Amino acid sequence: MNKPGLPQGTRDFSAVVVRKRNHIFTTIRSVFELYGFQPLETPAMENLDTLMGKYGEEGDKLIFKILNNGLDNPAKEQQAKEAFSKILSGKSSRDITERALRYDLTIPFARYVAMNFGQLTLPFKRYQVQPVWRADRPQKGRYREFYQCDADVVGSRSLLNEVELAYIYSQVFSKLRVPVTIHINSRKVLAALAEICGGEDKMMDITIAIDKLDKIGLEKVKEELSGKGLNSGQVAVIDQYLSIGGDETEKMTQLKTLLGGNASGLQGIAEIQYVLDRCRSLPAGSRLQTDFTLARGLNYYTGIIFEVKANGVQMGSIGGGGRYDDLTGLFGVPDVPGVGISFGVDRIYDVMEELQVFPDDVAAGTRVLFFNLGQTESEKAFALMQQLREKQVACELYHEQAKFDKQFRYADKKQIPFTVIIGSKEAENGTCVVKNLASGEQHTIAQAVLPDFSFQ
RNA sequence: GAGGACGUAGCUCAGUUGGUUAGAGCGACAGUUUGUGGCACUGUAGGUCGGGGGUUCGAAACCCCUCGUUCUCCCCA
Repeated sequence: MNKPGLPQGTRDFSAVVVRKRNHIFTTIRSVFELYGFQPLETPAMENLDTLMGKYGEEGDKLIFKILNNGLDNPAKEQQAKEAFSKILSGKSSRDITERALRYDLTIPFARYVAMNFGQLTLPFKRYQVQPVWRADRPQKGRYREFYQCDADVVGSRSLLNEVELAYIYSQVFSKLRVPVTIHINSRKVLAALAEICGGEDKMMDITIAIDKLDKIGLEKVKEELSGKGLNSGQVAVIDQYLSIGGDETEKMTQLKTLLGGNASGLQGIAEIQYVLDRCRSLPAGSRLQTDFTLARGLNYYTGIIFEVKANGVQMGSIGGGGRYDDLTGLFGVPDVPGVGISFGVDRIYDVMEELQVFPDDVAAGTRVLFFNLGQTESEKAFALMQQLREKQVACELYHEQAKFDKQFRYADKKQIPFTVIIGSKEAENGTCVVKNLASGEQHTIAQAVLPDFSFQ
């Protein structure tokens, strides 16, 4: 017998972890609902065509493909062999694989919007909390199966959406008791910078280089830019751009000086200013600030971009998002703009562990353990237990008659805070003993009033 | 896709230049005379030393291959 194991990069979640994760999920969901977003769920698998070509060349390689069934059908042996040789030469073949696990939630959402465009009330606001799969090599904080929590608005160009999304971030993290800073920038500002420094076609290179700033440092970024063909004057402009500092007013002034001559730049600056002005009263614990070094790796963003970092914790971003144009164009429905955000649950979990901000009652399981002290005793206990369950109190009856020692230890191990003891004496005179395991206090009360006992 | 580190009991790990029957702590289970737990004491179970091959009189240890885990880079959440 081989030892059982898990596929690389996947995890089991035990009770305590599931409860803590659910606390994060339900908090996020409740805030999404509060802002008028509706839930959407899509299948774990999509047609391969839907996913291929949407995430760049690297992304295609990281999609988990599903082997077709029936490949062993003798009648189709020749076809299967030809298809497989196509696979060997690096192309995918519909005769071998025509479905794949979803890689993110955005493309399935775009597919859904395109398929149902006629029926949707615009602007369409949906949220989605589901696992996604990537055939990436796992490493610290990175898995092959992980959850994404996305909220998107499509069919609206209004910047009010950006403002609301910033408030959602703020409200969620306030509820989770995680102090955060929401960084914002605009792809239009970055586009303007690219136009000034070597043209639009350099935008990708510049974006990627800037995105690495906090990882590799200013000098390395400049080196990388020179390597991509920017001359020293152009690198100097980017150096100047990355050095913008001071309070928000000063930063915006410097940005205007640098990029104000560019139409795209002006627009980006105006949009950032709008969001800044309308996010003055974010819930306590979070702040919004411009960060012109923010770039975001994904290339479909076109307007405001966000990234959220926990204050005082050494950890990458715990959320990100931004505005995109024409997400559904790939699926035949052009001109549908949108803006969305995403929460990184696994990192949020780690941050909350580090800050120790999970509420104590998150781990609450069984509240009361009924001792099993014999046939007739346990029958009484069972009947009483059912009454408590009716009152929404989580109970268990010990599974067999056993010594006190054993039953107490079971309660200890499962961190059950109360026991109810009904032995022969109690069974006879209609009472029961309620014991608080933490304090050791115990009371004898009538069985009739047990259902009204508050196990606090 | 490239490169490092590590695989010994359920868990965390010892294990001397290669040398008897591979150990500890924690955990599990049982007991310390069946109505009050956490402690303590005693005992029991649990290992093809990741797998395969090689070197050797002798391998957990040395060599090769393989599988797995983990970390870094690329990319991302």
